[in-house]
Parts: sequence; C-alpha cells; structure tokens
Amino acid sequence: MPTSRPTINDVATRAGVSKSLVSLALSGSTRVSAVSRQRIVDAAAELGYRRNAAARSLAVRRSHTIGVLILDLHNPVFAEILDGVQIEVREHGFSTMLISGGADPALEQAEIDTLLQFQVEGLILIAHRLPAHVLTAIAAEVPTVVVTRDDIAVANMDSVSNDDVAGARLAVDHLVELGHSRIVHLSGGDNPVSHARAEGYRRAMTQHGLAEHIRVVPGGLTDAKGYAAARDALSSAPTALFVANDVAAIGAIAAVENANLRIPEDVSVIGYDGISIGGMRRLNLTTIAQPLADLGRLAAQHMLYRINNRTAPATRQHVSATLVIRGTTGPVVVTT
Amino acid sequence: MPTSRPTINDVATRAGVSKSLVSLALSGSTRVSAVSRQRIVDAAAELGYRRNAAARSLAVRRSHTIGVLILDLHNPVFAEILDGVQIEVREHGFSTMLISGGADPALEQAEIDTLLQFQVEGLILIAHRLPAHVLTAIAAEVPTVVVTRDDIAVANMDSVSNDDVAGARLAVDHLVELGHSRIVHLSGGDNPVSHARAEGYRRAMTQHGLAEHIRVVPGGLTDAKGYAAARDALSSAPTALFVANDVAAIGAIAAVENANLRIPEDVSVIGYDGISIGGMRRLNLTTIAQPLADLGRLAAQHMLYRINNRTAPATRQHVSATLVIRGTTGPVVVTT
DNA sequence: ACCTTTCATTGGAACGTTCCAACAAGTATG
DNA sequence: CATACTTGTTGGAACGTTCCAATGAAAGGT
Repeated sequence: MPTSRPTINDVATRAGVSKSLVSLALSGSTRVSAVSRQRIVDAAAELGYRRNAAARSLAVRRSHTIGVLILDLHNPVFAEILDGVQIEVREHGFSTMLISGGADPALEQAEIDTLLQFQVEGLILIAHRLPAHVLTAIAAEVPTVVVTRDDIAVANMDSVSNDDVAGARLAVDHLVELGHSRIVHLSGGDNPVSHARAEGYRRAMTQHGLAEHIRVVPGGLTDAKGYAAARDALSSAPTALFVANDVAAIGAIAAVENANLRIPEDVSVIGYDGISIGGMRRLNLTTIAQPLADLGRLAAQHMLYRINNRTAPATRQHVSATLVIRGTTGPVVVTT
Repeated sequence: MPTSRPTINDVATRAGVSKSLVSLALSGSTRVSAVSRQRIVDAAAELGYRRNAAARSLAVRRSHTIGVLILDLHNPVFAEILDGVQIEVREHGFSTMLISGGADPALEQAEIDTLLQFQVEGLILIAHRLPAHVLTAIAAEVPTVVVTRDDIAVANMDSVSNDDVAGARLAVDHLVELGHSRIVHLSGGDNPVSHARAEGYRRAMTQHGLAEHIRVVPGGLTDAKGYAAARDALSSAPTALFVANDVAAIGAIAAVENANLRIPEDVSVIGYDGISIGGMRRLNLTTIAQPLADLGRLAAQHMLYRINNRTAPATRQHVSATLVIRGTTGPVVVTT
C-alpha cells in the first residue's frame, strides 16, 4: 500500500480526542480549549495531515471552487484577464479550476462538463465559442459570467466587457486629431467583438464627416491575418490603419514595413486590447487598452456575488478602454 | 431550494432500478441488460444528471486529476508547454487543475497545498521557485515531474527539459559559422536554467578558441532587462548577442536599434525558447527553439506512467532544441 | 428432475468529512 | 439548592458515489 494519506481519525486518535473535535479545531472554532487545540495541531503536523477536499465538499455541499474557461491560452489577452480573476478569487478563499478548449466548441463543452462534475460553484468564461442553446443551458444550471463578450441577451448571465464601439471611436478620434482621414479598418473576422469594433469605426468616421472614406478590409485576429489584411489595405494608399486587435496589428506593421513605408511617418497603425507585449520597445504599439486585469477582477466579483444571490437579475458591466499613445501613430505628413 | 442537483438515487427511482445498477450502467459495465441500460440513460438525460466527482473520488480513492503549477502565465513559453500537457492528459481521461503562484515561492506553496487537498494524483511543475526542502517533501508525497528544470538531483522527481548547455552551443556554433567572434551573452539572471545556458556559451566559446572573447553581461528574462543588458553590452562593440531567452532578446533588439545599429548587418541577435511571437514578421527572431508542446506531452506521459508505477526510479529526459534561423542573425560584415 | 453456471440485479458498507443533538461538568442566577 | 446557562466534548447521521457479497431467475448439463 503506497502510503495512504492520514485521515481526520488518525489525527484524532493521536491527539486523544474525537474526530469531531479535530474537525472543529481545524476549522478554527472558538469553542475548543487551548490544550486540545494545541494537541490537535501538533498531531496533525506530525502526521502530515491534509484535509480531503473531496470529502469536505461532499459533506458541506460546496466545492469552494469556481471554473474558468479560457478561449485560447496563446493570446496574451486572456492570460492577463485570468490574472485578475485569480487574485480576486483567491482573496475570497476560493480555488479555480482552469480549462481551455482551444476555441473548439465541442471540446469546450466537454471540458465544461467535467468542470460541472467537480461541482464548481460558478463558471467564468473568458471568451468562448459556445452556441446559444448550450450557453443558456449552462447558465441555467450554474452561475455564469462571461468576460469580453456580452451574451446577456442570449442567456441569463452576467457579462463584463469593455464597450468596443466606444473604444473604436477612441481610436478613430485619435487618428483624426492627428490629421488623418484615409483611415482603413482591418476587421477581426466574424465574431461579436470584431463586429462591434467595426461598427464603432463606421459610426465614428461618419460622425467626423468621413463617411466616404470608410473602408473595412476583412482580416482576422492573428499575426498572419493582420499581415495579409494590411497588404490588401495598402492598395488604397491609407495614411492610417485601425486594426481589430493588437496581435493582428503587429502583423500589419510588418506588412507596412515590407512595403517600404515608414511608421508612423507614412502610415500610422493603432491596435486594440493593450496586451503587454505591445509595450515592448521593439513594437511600441499605440493601442486602445482594455483594463484586462480589472476585467478579470470584476468578473470574479460578479461571480462571488452571484453565488450568494442566485436570483439576482443578470447584470451587464462595461469598463472603459483608454487610448495608449506609443510610437506607431503620428501626425499625417503633408506631401508637398 | 435552489435546484439541488439530481443524484444517482433520483435516476434510479425514475428508471425503476437500484442505484447500484445505475452506477454500473453509467460506468459502462457489460453486465447490465439492454432494456435497463436504455431506461437508465433516458432517466439520466431527462433529469440532467451529472456524476458528482467529489463523491466518486471519495469512493474510488482516485481523483483522476493532475495538478499543474505554471510559473508565470504571462510568459508565452509556459502557455505552450501547458498546451502539450493538456492534450496528453485529456487523452487519458484525466483532468487538470491549473494554478499559478506568480513566481512567488510562498504563494506557490499555498496553491500546491490546495491542489493536494483536492487529492490530485500527480503534480506537474512547469518551472517553479520552490526551495529544495519543499520540493523534496512534495515529491515524497505525490508523483511529481518538473518541466524545464532539472531538479532530479535535489528531489526524487522526474524531469523533462531541453539540454540548455547543448542549446547554447547551437547558438554559438551558428554565430561562429557566420563569422562572428565578438559574441556577448546576455544572461538570464540567477536561476538554474540561465546558469546552464551561460555555461553552454562559455564552453562553446572555449571550444571554438574564442575564450578571450567570452563576456557575460548580467541581465534577466524580461523585455526591460534584455534592453538594459544590451545597452551595457554594446559598450564593447560586439558583433553578436546571444540572449538568455526570446522575451529578453526582443528587448535587446530594441536597444540595438536605438543605438542606431542595424540588425543583422551591424549586430546579430539570437534568442532562446522558440516562443510563437518570435515568429511574428515584425520580430522575426532567430532563436534556439525548444519543442515546447512536446515538453508538455512528455511530462504528462511520465506523469501517467509514474501514477501507475509509484516505485519506478526517477528519470531525467532531455529533448533537443533546434536552431531556427530567421532574420536577426546574419554574416559578420567586414568593416574595411 | 436436479445440480451447476451464468446473468442481471440489489442492499449495504465504505470513503473522509461536517454538523447536529446530546451530554457531562462546571458556573452563574434566582 | 434547584435551575439555568455556558463550555468543551462526543457519537452518529448525512453527503453521493463505488464495490462487494448476496440473491433470484433463467439457462445448461447430466
């Protein structure tokens, strides 16, 4: 037998008390005498005793664990959001179980199922690819909050996101202020977030009286797609590119440079998200930064509140993104 | 009562059989009749029944879960290793519980403790900052494999890592082949991995008869530290920089460019790790690539083997890193 | 017609906790 | 001096599973 772990009973007999008292002492009850307490903690330490969370969770019918689904571990955005979640959750004595379905709906669903088997008390979805009916079913079963997306309409769940329309406007405002008018948007493809950013771009352009310059080039959220989209975009000789996210913006920059254009003198580039590598000196990317860690913290707060208030109506919270000016945007240069 | 989950008993009464038979049917035993099986799965589906993993784990005394500690979620290296772990582990019907202590030993220890309370069957440490005695204690309690580091000597645990000494040699060989001799190493600071890479650099330089050119500038594993170290290094007019990891190399590149030197014409830069962003066109970083996902898969394989063979001796596995030539290294230009 | 096998099913113990009701032994209250 | 509280402690039930031994029914062998 490979060293079966000591149980509460082992501690009890060693300390010469009942298992009930050990349980009491270990959960910090005040109703246990100083002597007993001391003997119990000593015994526990000597045996290397460690509570069995499974048994505990069974008995109290709470797991003190919340499940986190992360869309894609490779995109730094999500890691930074997760950070906020972890800090907040930990502070309240909860643990997290993290899974990732690699943006595959079937896998995501399977992984969520195991999460639910572990009796997680809530679910935080840091983006996802789940179809509406699955989402609804999940939200009905367990408190759920979604970060980055705004699914409150489709299922009854809390959502924490930045206002992508407003963020996009910020980007356009910045470029217009620098004197740009031929501003092209490289879109992020067919997902809710990208749609919102494109919409914000269109509205802001219209508001600035630049409706005739609106041009949206279909792209994606990866380096390679940003590169390809930028190459397409350059055909119309824009002076600025507003790219759907930072990762794609980095690809776009490469395309601009390969076309022998200088950044920002010939073409300004602005991204969206505020991932930390964008701040690396080599990239120095101007961007619309979401408060990523805050997003995570807020999600966790909503979650914890929701766990204690099952029936509270779903809430939708927006945080505001901010313009971070770095080196890839500059005033438009008048060609004489 | 906020929708208490259905139990195996609810399914049993609904299907008109005993709970034992339900258990049997749901675990796929062949000894249950077709009719009963059908009625059971129907009943389970109708009720939305889901096994309680805590109860199950208590009864079978196995959690089918392995714990993963990740040093730092922000460094892409670790995300990529994790990916490999997840794939392999999932394939064998295990779940993972992921934690991160943010490179803080105390936090790491606390988080590992909760992992152990959940009765994880094994622990995969994707790098860590734990002191030797803690490591030893943990490895004695639960099968442990460490990735990226080689702690087999300090504690009795499996290790999967690349051979950093050999990898560093690869980098130096590449540079020497390009004609470089004034090759400076920007170190990664005071940790085992960085020490090994520095050692590999020294040995390779010596072997190439370049002992008098050996110069190690203290740095670190972040963008900012790479930047600072590169600035220091440039004082001795090197023609090539071998940087301890990719992230720092990106910082180093910025420093070189800020000094108005061209890459690779004036200074070649090579990193280490092979993170995916290094391949972004804008960065295009030559590097020594570790097979990161493989590292993760192998770790998981060792883990699974070890779970079934508690007493097997600890093994140390090395995978080989490969040179990935991209745009930041080039032949030394003879100044006439 | 009887014994043996196989097959499908079942009750109950066990896993390691928590928590409740109960209980001594003291201490305060009338 | 009885009554009522407090203080520290305890046995046992419960949580939702799995698994073992037992059972009854059907089938097979002689």
